[in-house]
Formats: sequence, C-alpha cells, structure tokens
Amino acid sequence: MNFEKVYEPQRFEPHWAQWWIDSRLYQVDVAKAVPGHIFSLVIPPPNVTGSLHIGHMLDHTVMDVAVRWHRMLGETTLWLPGMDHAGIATQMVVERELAKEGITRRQLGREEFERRVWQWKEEYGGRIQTQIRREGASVDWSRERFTMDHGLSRAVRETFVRLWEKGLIYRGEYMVNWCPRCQTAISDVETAHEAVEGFLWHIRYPLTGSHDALTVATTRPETMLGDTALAVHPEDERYRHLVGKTATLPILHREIPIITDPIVDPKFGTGVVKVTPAHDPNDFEIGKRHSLPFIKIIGEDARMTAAAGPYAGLDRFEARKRIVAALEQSGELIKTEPYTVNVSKCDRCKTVVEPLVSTQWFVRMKPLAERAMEAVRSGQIRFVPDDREPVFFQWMENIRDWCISRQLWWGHRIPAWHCASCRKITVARETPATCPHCHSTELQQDPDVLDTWFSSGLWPFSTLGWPDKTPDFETFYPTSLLITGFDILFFWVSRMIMLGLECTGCVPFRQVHMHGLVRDAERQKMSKTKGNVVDPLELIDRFGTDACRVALLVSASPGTDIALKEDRIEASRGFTNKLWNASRLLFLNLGRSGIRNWAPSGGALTTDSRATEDVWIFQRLNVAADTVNHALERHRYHEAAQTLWDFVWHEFCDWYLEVKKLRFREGSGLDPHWRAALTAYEATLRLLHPFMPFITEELWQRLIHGNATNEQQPRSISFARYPAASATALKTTHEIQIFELMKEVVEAARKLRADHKLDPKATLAATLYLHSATFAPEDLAAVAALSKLTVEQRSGAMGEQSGLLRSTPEFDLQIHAAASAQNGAVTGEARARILKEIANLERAIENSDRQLSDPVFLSRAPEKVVANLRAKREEYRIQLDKNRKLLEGLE
RNA sequence: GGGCGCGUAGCUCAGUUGGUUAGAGCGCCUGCUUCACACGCAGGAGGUCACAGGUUCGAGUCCUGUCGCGCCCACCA
Repeated sequence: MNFEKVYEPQRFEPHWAQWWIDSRLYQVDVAKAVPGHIFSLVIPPPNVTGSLHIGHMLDHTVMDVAVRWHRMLGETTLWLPGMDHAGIATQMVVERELAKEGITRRQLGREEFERRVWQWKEEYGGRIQTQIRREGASVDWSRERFTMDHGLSRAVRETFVRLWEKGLIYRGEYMVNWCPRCQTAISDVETAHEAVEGFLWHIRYPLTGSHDALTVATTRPETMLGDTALAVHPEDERYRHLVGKTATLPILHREIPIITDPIVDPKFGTGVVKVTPAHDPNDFEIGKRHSLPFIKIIGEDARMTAAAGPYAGLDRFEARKRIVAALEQSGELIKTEPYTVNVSKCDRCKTVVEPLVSTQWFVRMKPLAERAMEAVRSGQIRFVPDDREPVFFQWMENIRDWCISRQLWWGHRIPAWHCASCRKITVARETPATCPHCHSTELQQDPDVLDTWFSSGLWPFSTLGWPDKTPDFETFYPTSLLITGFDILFFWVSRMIMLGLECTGCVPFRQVHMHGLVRDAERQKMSKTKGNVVDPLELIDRFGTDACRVALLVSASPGTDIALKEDRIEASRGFTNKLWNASRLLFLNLGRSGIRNWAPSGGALTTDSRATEDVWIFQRLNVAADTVNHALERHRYHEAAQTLWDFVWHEFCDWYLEVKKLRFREGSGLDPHWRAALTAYEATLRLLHPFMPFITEELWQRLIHGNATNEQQPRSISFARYPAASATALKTTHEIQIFELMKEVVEAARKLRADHKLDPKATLAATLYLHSATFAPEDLAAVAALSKLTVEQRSGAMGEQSGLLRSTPEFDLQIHAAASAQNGAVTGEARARILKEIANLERAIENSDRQLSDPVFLSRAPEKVVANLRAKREEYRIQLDKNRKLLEGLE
C-alpha cells in the first residue's frame, strides 16, 4: 500500500470530494425519513457576486460539522445549498463590467441587461459550487436552489400578494434613504452611520418686519433652500412671542412661518430648528404635522434642482460650500463651530445617503415583529449562545417599516400593475391581461424590483417547495438549525423569522447559532479595498481542506471573532500529518500481525483486551467521545475540536501508540493487541470525521474496504455511527491508575535525565520503589523502554538515598548512574532549580495548612475538595523532603 | 444617548453552575535525525488573570466602581 511519509491532501481531497458527489452520497431520500430523526438546515445562500471568502469557509465548516455529526447519529440529514441573486451587489458588478466595454445598462436596455446578469450568474455560480465542494461541505446538490429560480420566484409573488391583501404591504410617498450612486432607495439596515468631522453653522434668519433675527444651527446649510418653517419647542418661553410670526429665508428671501413642535430640543443650539420637510426625516414628520410645503431642492442625482434657484445643477456638497460663502458675505453666517456629524452612508458603495421623499413600497413591520419576538421569548426559537438575544429584541422593539422596492433591474419584479386608464394598482400572483377595475388593457408592471432580502427571507421554505405542501416541505420544515455570522442578524435572520411565521405559521428554524467574523492576523476586518482578503482556495491548496477546517474550528469560540494566523493553519496541517503517520505506523505493521476478520465494532467503545494501555485508551476514548458529543450539542465547536486534538495527539499518539509499538516488537500473542488498537483507531477516525472529512474518509476506506471483507459496512465513513460514550466506561479502574502511574514514572525519569544532563542515548540502571502498586512485568518493561532505563522494581519505601532521585507519594525513582556530564555549571543550575522548587513547595504547604486548620473551611467545603487538598499537601510534603535531600546530595 | 462584549504567558486566545501550584497553539531556550511522523520527539523558561473595592471558608470565575479597547443600535438640527 502506498503510504508516503508526509500526508499530501491534494492527492486525496479532490478525489473524495468528487466521489461524494458522483455517488450522490448526501442526496437525501425524503421517503426514508423517520419523524423525530430528521435534521435539516439551509445554507445561507452566498451572493453570486463573486467568490467565497474565508468567512464563508468558517460558516460552511461549522455547518458541515453539525451536519456530518447528525448524519452519523443516524438522522435523515438534509443540508440544502444554493445562492442568492444579490440584487444591488450583482447589478453593480455587472455594470462595472459593462463600463469596461464603455456601455451603460440603459444603452443595453432592461431585457438585454438581465440576460448579461444571467450570464454572469452562470459563470460565478459555477465557481462558488467548486469552492463549496472543496470545503468538503456535504450538501445535497440535487436540491440546490437559486433565489431567482422559478419556484422561489413563485414563493416571492405569493408572499407579496398575501402581505398586500392583509394590508401588511403598502405603497406611498415617504422619506427614504436614497443612494445617489446606486440610484435606488435602500432600507435602513443597508446604511451605515459614520462619525465625520464637520461643522455646525449658525445662520441668521431675519424676522419679518423687525430688525431682530433668529439664529439657527445646522450641519447641512444647503438644505436651507428647502426650508418651509422654523420650529421651536412649544414651552420655550424665549420664543413664545414669535410663534405665528414669520421669518425670511436668507438667499431666497422666502417668508416662512415660525411654528412649535415638541420634537425640538430647547437645550440644543439656539433652540430653533430650520425645517426642511423634503430632506430630513425629522423635518418630514414636522412638515406632515403642520402641513408645510415640501420643496425638493436636491434631486436623485444629488444635484440641486431648479427649486434651488441660483444653485440649481450644482452637486449638493459644492452647493454647501457656495451657500456658506454667500452667507458669510452677507453677514448672515454668525458662527462656524467644528462639530462631529453622524452621516449615513450606503453600505454598498459608501456614498453619503440623501434622505428623499419618494414613492416606494413598504412592509408594515410591527405586527410581524411582535410574533417574532414571541417566538423567541417562548423558546420556539433558541439562540445558542443566547448573548445575541438582547440585540435581537432591541432591534425588533424599535423596528421601522421596511422599504422593499428598489429602482434596479436585477431582482424580482414587484407583482403590481398600474392601469394607465383608471390609475388603479393591481397586485396579483399572475400577470393580469386586463385591469380588474376598468378592464383596460393598458397595464404596466411596476418597474421596481424587490429588496434582495425579501426573497432571502423566504429561503428556509421557498427552497423546500412552499407554497406547495411538497414532501420536502412537510418533512424538513421547520429546519432544525440556522448557522450564520451575526453580521446578518437584522438583514436576514430576523426577516426569516418574521416572514416564516407569517407565511407558514411556524418558525423557520428551531435554533440559531451565530459565530464571529474571520479577521486577518492583525484583527482587521477583511475587505477588498484593504487587500487583506484571504482566498480559501489558496489556503486549501497550500495546507489542505482538513487543516484549514481544523484551524478555523479550534479558533472559533462562540462570541468572539477569529484572528486568522497562518501559523495556526500550519499547526493544523501538523495535526493532519500526525494522524496520517499514526495510521502509517498501524498500517505498515498490520501486514506482520497476521490478523484476520477484523471488523469495526460500531457500537460501544469497549475492548476485550486486559492490557493496561488498552483499558486506558478505551477510557480516554470514551471520555473524549463524551466531551465531544456534549460540546457539539451545545454548539461549542472549538471545544469539540480541541478535545479531539488533545486526545489524538497527546493520548493516542504520545502514550498509547508509544506503548503499543513496544508490544508489536515483541511479535507473539499479538492478536488481542491488534484488535484493541484497530478498534480504538477506527473509532477515533469516526470521531474525527465531521471535523476532518477527507483524511478520515481516505484512512477509513483503506482500513475498512482496503483488504478485509466488510461489505456490510457503510460505503463511506460519513454514514458510520458516531461514537457515543457509555457511562460505565468513563469510570477510573485499577488498570487506568496503573497506566497513569506508568506515565508518571516515565516523566520523572525523563526529567531527571534532562535535569542532570545525562547521556540521552545511554540506558541507565534504576530502582523503582512503588509504595502501594505493583507493575506487571510487561508494564515494567514498557516503563523501562520509554524511559531508557533498566528498572528494578521494589515495593515499599526507598532504602539508601543515593544517586539521582525523583519522588512522589506513589513512588521513588532512583537512577544509579552518577551524572556523566555533571560539572560545576550543571550543579549550579540544578541547585537553583531545586531551591526554587523548595520555595514553591513551602508556599504551597503553608497555604494548604492554613486552609486545613480553618474550621470554617472544613465544615463548608465539599468533602472531595478537602480530601484533595489533604492528598495534595501530603504530596508537597514528600516532594519537599526529597528535594531537601537532593540538595544535600549536591553539596 | 442606549445595548452587548473584551482586557489571562512575548503573540493569538481557551478557561459554562466559585474549589486550591492557572491551560493550549505559535514563538523562545536546551537536548535528540530513536526503524509512524523534524509538518517530529523529550525537557524547560515565561502570568501579582487591567486596576480598586466588596461578597465568600475560598474569586480568573459573582457584585460595584475606575481606566483602556471593540462592536451594534439611535431622528438630537
């Protein structure tokens, strides 16, 4: 069998990825699903915009661990893949492509443009599929979906019509966030607030028919051209006499009324606010309350409109400069003070958003949010960990209506038709031929498309066939779990909960697990502009998928972001290589074993072998399995991965195999040893499989289907049973204590050798005084081999205290050889070390004594704690004693 | 302004009902190419757990305050 010294992931990973797909391994047969044993989740559909980044890989890896675990628990497990059409984002990249050819989308026309975007989707969608495959994600490709698929588009229309009919969708003229760059309205969550150093300009508004004036502070002087009132607080005594009078708008010399509105904060600035109903959300409300004129002075292109008089045609920021200059000149600018302004920027292109009054479609959120909050409060949906819940509730409680129409071409067209003759709107599931109100045929579909998140919000059920009651929908909905980054809690998670409850009457998932972001080694957010984006495929090529997965998983503790460092991946590659070489040891020796008819147990993690190391490793295996299963249940993936790392490396390899190796060399009576070793090894592979699917598949196939007759075994390790611990196997027995004692003796010997700079190669004579236990001959032989000693075992207390000593409450180890390289320097070093240890021990004993003589401690502390402390104290005392003697010996 | 979180070894971080010399990976030092692995093995140095109080027999862990840092939400012009 070909078994290289170094594991080369590139040789195996693509092969198994392909095999998993070709053999349709993860394609679920819905007919075989057993109620109560079903696990389903949907992938958060990546944008077709480009390629996956490392954050997706973390997301997908965590999901894959969960999915493979459930699958190995024997549940019917569906992981549904797919992609999102990502309206605005995709339209932008395609437009950018067109720009390279020197064309705009308008030149192309709507239909042709849409064709180009579909082309793009074909190309990049394929790339994303490849990436998901290489991540090892065990998705069901036969159920792959795209948000613009026919079925999903049907779900979108169905939802829209239902919400409209229930009055939960409305159309109207309101203030929205307008991105002048993207040329569309965007929702509140698509804007990002940013503190910018700006100014607060104090402007004088002369009172009509008086020499007096009111001073108004503003951060946006250009909007004054659209002012239609000044407002003060109703109880502000300073201005009470002016209410009802008018002031003159500088520059345009328009007369505007002075009104009162409770929203004005008398303590801010001068307590007088200029009111620009068409360009400020607050002013919009004031304007409505007082029926003020709405003068639109900034247009969709962020340039001043004709209403801006002399400034018409100027960019809004240029207009600001000129207006400030003009006011300064006319003496109407009283004061300019530096001020930090919160500006809203478009999430997508970072352009400063312009609040504009515009006719858009909205979803009434309050009633939806109520049900969503109730679902979380009542535990129908659980956040794990739950520390994100307050954020969810805070947002839900303050929710505002959702602007869902976008002035884009790429997306789901709003299913509403405008009648040119009667002016009425028809919202319908199917394109109407005539206007149902006046039977006119002059119907035109609304030009807008829906916010991308509208269709994503239906994802958990639209992908399963809803609104039809398909077998998939009936079987897999509600899904069991949602795993995603917390950065899309508002965009996606909340909306799925709301729309799921509204459309299906049921929560879309039972649990939500949110992980952190992957940041670069310097904890910077990854972004294309910073150029610190890590391409998962590149890492996979260099280190292998399994290594990358493990690196991500061990770093992914809940609630914190991951700072991805390459040395972490290198360490994980070391781990895969370690596993590979442990396997190599077993496989290369297997030929000599003469073992026949070995088959994996599959069931309980037990062995018939009474060999000390076998009993020990099976207990450790059970403990590991127990910890891992519990950790996975609670979505503590890092803990699970870390546990396996430690088990495989520091227990299975460092101790178990090291001892087993000695047994193998003995050559005879090996059968039980081999059976135990293979059983433990095979169970270890199964434990590891959800985390490292590729290498475990490769090794398992070699072990199971390589030579033995194992036809009744599953085709793939991913359908083998996930190991479960049994309670009895977790207990500590005599053999286990013996093995722990063996470890301690070996470690003591190694330490002595290093401390005294003994020849690392020499086999030295030693006497081991075991105070209560006794080693069987084969165990003593193992201890001797691992510590390179010829050990004579005696029971009871040590006699003559000479040579090099190491003592514990259980044993004294005495190496007879004088330190071969011992010289003054070494003695000094050893002395210093011993002195330090003595000091530490004295302190520890002092602490223990204080505690143990405290009656309150003795009465309140649990018995176990007290007993532990007593034992520890005894151990310190013995060590201290031996150290003092050792020191004397040196002098 | 509100909410959430963080501050533990040189670096990145674990540490879930409070329990007794505080852990890992990387880096560092010493030794070892031992017939699974130098992507390795053995040994080691390194921490007043941000600071100050409090609760407790006992605090990295719970409470209060201070300082420093981060994120999210928010219509204060």
